[in-house]
Amino acid sequence: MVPAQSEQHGDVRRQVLDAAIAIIESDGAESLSMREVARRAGVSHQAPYHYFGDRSGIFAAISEEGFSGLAQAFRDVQETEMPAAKAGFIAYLNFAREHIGHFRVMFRNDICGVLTHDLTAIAADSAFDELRLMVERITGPSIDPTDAFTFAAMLWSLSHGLATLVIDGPLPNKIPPGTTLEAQIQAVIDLSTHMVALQVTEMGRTPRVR
Amino acid sequence: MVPAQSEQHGDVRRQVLDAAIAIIESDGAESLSMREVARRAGVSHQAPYHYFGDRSGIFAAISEEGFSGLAQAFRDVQETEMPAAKAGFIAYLNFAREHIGHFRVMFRNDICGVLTHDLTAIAADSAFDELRLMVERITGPSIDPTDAFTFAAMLWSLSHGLATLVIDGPLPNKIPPGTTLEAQIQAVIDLSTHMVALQVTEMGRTPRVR
DNA sequence: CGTTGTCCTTGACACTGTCAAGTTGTACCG
DNA sequence: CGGTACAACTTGACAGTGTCAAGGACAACG
Repeated sequence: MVPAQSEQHGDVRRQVLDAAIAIIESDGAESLSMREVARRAGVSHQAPYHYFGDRSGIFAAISEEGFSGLAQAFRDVQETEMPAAKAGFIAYLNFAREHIGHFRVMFRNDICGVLTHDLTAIAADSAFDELRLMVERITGPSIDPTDAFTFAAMLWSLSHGLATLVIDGPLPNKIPPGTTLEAQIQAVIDLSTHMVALQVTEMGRTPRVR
Repeated sequence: MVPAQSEQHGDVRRQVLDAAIAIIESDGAESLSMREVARRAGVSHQAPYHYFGDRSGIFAAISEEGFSGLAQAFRDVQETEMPAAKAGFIAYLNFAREHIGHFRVMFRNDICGVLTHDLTAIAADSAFDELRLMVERITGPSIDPTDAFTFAAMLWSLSHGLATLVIDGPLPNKIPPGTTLEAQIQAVIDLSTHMVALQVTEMGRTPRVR
C-alpha cells in the first residue's frame, strides 16, 4: 500500500468524476467531453481513460454511484412518521433533484450500459432490492411476490416519471397560473400517496389483486 | 409552386429526418452524427443544416413530430370500450414503443429545447391539451382546474415513467422468473387503472380532493 | 540491479459540428 | 429576353473530439 500516494490516487479519480458530474449537471450528458473533463481536473487528456476505459466507462461509474446513493436514500427514510409510500416518493424526487448529474445518467442504458458494466448492474440491483423492501412496508409482508413486483414497478414508474418530467421534461412549463411548481409537485405526491393507500386498503379486504 | 420539384424538396428533408430517427432508434440520441445522417440520406454533409440549422434543430423537428403523433394517439383512443385511463396508458406506451426514435428525444429539454424551438413547444402543448381532455373523460368535466392539472400530471408521470423504464431503463432486466415483460407491463397497467378508478370513485363521493 | 506494475503524458489519427463561400437551377420582374 | 433574387444545395476549411499507440516516471519486489 502507498498511504501517501493513495490520497493522490483517489484524488485524480474523484476530481475527474466530480468534473464530469458537474458538466452533466449544467449541460447534460450529451455535451460531456472527455477532454474538457480532463482539463477541469487538471490532468492530461488521457488520464480519464486510465480510470474509466472509455467514455461509457465514466457514465457507468457515475451511474453506479447514483444507484448506490438511491439505495441509501431509500434506507434513510425507513423510519419516518410519513406513510411509507409518501416517504418513498419524496426520497426519490429529492434524490433526483439533488443529484441531477447522476440521475440524468443512471437510467440511460444507451450510454452507460447496465447490461455491460457489472458494478453498475450490482448497484442497480441493490437499489431495486430496497424498493422491494419499501413495498413490503407499504403493503405488508404477506403479498404475493409477483404482485409485489407489479406494485414496485408501478411505484417506480410513478416516482421516476414525476422526477423525469420535473427535471428535464416539459412539466414545469405547463404549470397553470395561480399555483407554483412546488405546490403542484406536492399535490401530485399527495394524490399518488392517497391512491396507493386506497389500493392497499382494498387489497387488505380482498387478499389477492385482480 | 413547383409540383414536380416539391416532391424532391420534401424528399431530402424527409430522408434526412428518417435517417436521423433510424439512428436514434438503434443507437440512441447520443450517437447521432449530422454527417452520418447526411451520408445515409445521400446528400452532402451540409445539406441537413439547410433544413434544420444545427444539430439541436434536427432534434427539435423530431420532437415536434413526436408530440404531434402523441396528440394524435390520444385522439385515436377516444372511442374505445376500455376505461379511459387504461386506454390512455396503453396508447402512451404503444406510442413510445412504436416510435422509440421520437420518444427518446421528445422529453429531452437538454438536447432539443422545448424552450427554444417554438414549433416544438406548440406541438407539446397540443399533446398536453389532449391529455387534459382525457382527464375530463376520466373524472368528469366538473373537476376543479387545478385538481385536473394535478390529476393529469399524475397520469403523465405514471405513463411516462413506465414507458421510460421499459424502453431505456433497467426494468426489463428485473423481471422475476415465472413471468414475462409483457405480462408484467399488463399487470402494472391494470393495477394503475384500478387505482385510478378507486380514486375517481372516492372523488365522486367527496367532490373535492383533500 | 532488473523486472513489473501503476499512474500518468505526449503524439497522432480519423471523425465531428459548424462557419464561409461557391454553384446550380428555378421564379419572377422589367 | 436579360437580370436578379432566392432556395437548395455543394465544397472547403477549422478547431475540437474520442481513442489508439507509445513512452516516461516512479514505487514495490525479487
